[in-house]
Amino acid sequence: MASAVGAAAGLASICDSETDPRELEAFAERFKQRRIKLGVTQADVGSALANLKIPGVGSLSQSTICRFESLTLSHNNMIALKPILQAWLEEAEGAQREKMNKPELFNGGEKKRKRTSIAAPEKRSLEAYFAVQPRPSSEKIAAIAEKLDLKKNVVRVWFCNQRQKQKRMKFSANY
DNA sequence: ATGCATGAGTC
DNA sequence: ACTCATGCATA
Repeated sequence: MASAVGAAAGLASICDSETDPRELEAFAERFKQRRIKLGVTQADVGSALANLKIPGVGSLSQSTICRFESLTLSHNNMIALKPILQAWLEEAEGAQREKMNKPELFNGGEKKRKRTSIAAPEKRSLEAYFAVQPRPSSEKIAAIAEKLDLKKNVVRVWFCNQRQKQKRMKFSANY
């Protein structure tokens, strides 16, 4: 059997639509549309996932659902979450007349995490450093931290998050 | 919607 | 120490 056609003919089996960015984008858009039509919030979807009883699948946060819808997750992450959210969507649409209440239990006085806020000037400096060297050494990070008067760990995490952003399907740029 | 952070897994 | 998936807190 002469394999003259070679790889050119075998695209069907290798390029499955499940990993196609355009398919993911289309799904994310449909998902959001239908979710809204169901009158369900992103947070609701996240907690409702636990009710699906899919092995190894628990709840997710509003943040993650939001990021899925806006494609601000990595390609792999999108692919992993798609079947789960698709399952939820079908389940929810099937039981559209059903009403599920999820009363939350409250705890008094839990320790709140504080969110560091990096000021604009420092942020601009960090971006400048990042443009030159996205992966500074530990020492370089320490130097940058000292110059900008920030905690070394804050700077380290900032670089990690910055690299992670570059790997998202879509970057957050306003046009 | 997004910024800074955590924790598990990896190299 | 990094990547990756994920989330609390907040704009």
